[in-house]
Amino acid sequence: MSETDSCIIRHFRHYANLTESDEALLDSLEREPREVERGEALWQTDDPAGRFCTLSKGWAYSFRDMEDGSRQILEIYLPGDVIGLREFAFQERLAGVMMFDDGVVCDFPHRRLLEVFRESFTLSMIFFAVSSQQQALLTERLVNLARRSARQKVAHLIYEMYMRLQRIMPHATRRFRLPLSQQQLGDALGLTSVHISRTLSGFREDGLLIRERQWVELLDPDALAREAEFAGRYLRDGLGPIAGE
Amino acid sequence: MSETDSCIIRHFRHYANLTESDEALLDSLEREPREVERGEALWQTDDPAGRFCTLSKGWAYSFRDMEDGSRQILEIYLPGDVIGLREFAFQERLAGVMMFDDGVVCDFPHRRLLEVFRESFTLSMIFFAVSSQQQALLTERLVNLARRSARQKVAHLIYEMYMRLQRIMPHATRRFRLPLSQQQLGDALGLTSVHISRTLSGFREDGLLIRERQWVELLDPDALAREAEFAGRYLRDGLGPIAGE
DNA sequence: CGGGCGGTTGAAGTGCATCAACTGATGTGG
DNA sequence: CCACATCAGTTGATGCACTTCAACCGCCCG
Repeated sequence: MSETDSCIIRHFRHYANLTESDEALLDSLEREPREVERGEALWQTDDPAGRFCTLSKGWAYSFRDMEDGSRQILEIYLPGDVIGLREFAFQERLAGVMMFDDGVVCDFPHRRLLEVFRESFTLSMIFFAVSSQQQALLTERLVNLARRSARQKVAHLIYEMYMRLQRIMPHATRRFRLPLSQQQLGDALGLTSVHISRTLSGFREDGLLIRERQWVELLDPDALAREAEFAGRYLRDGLGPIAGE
Repeated sequence: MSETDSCIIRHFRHYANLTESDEALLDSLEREPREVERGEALWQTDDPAGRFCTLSKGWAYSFRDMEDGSRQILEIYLPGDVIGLREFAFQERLAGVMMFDDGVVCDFPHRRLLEVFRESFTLSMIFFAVSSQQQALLTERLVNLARRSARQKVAHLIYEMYMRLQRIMPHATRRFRLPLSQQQLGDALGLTSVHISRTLSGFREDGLLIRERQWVELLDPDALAREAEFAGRYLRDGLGPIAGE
């Protein structure tokens, strides 16, 4: 049934072999797909938190609005990602979630995850691993924000998206869609949109990449990775030996 | 047996009621305590990752060393915290871990966690919740680093430690030990130790707090929280209704 | 055709870094 | 018990990466 596989099943197969019943269980989490459009909020900070969400199609992001009116983008979600894991231990949302563009999501209540825990040991582990991996992504973003120059920040974000797209798309190319405005890039990196503009112009002049509308073309991916001090291990590893159990 | 309870049991009771067998299972994770001293590394980046670690005594931190020789401190661990959850999905360490001061840790291999998953549904949930909560802490740190001024960063870190200490110590006071040098505070906040010094002097002049050796005294905790735009929900919530299942 | 949003470009300001000299505690060996 | 070395912290002068403010442009959409 490989043509009809949902994103999340393909994603989870990175970690371990799934039995048929595992796949059926996962499939049942995506029973009620819902179309959402660009700019739509899946939820806001402080909303009651009782469900997760899998992203089947489109790009999304979690964010926090600051007192001064600025916005910090925390995470960028791609198809196959599970949204809302962070709030499993909380009654209310710690951050809002919005769509970068049109897409499809599937909600399921926390309770369903507990059923999964009860019924499948493999899936329990995988969910735990996915949570770990999101933590690793956050960690990398933290290093990026705390320690790098604007050029490095932008280079790192773009290269990370390039790598993540390669994971989920069989034939990703050096030219890909990146549906973030310069304002949103700034919100993700703690920079102003003005400075994003200047930085991207710099990259173009240096022959590193070309940004046009919602598209990016990497002219020299390796140089970009070097510029960003990109160490991609946090994206690569799977469960490894444990998966055999 | 409340006097002999280990840190981790007390910590986990925040989330749900533990049965005797749950407690015995947890206790078995702390069977081999090991003394570690100030500055000792529990592991380094790229070491093979096959075990977790509970911190029974002392303060620890995870960090990443950058190419330019600077160091970013990612997380600060207090007694009762579980270290290394992030690398459950990885073969190698993504960050080093070091002790701020002398302490005691207990190692256990990933395999033991899987046994816990198999044997206790409650503990599975709690470990998942702990992982979520660490993610929430990381998120808050990210916002802090990306969006706030040096004054706010320092204020936020100190106030967060104040809150976390209150959680784990019955009688925490406004004056508490904070075993980080100004260099290390800088490493955690992406600032130079020089600027940390100036910022702390500023707080002293403003009557907010006094820093002396390894100690901090909060003269006006509320003002400090306001200065930091501290919103502490990410520390407070437990599992809530789910715990009843 | 007009209005608005996303992006570009320039000039001026600033928060923090950098460099460097100095102080005061702590520890060590003669 | 003092001379000396070391390390954490303080303070001042200078520099710069990024911000802020503002004007302007081009594209898309009603």
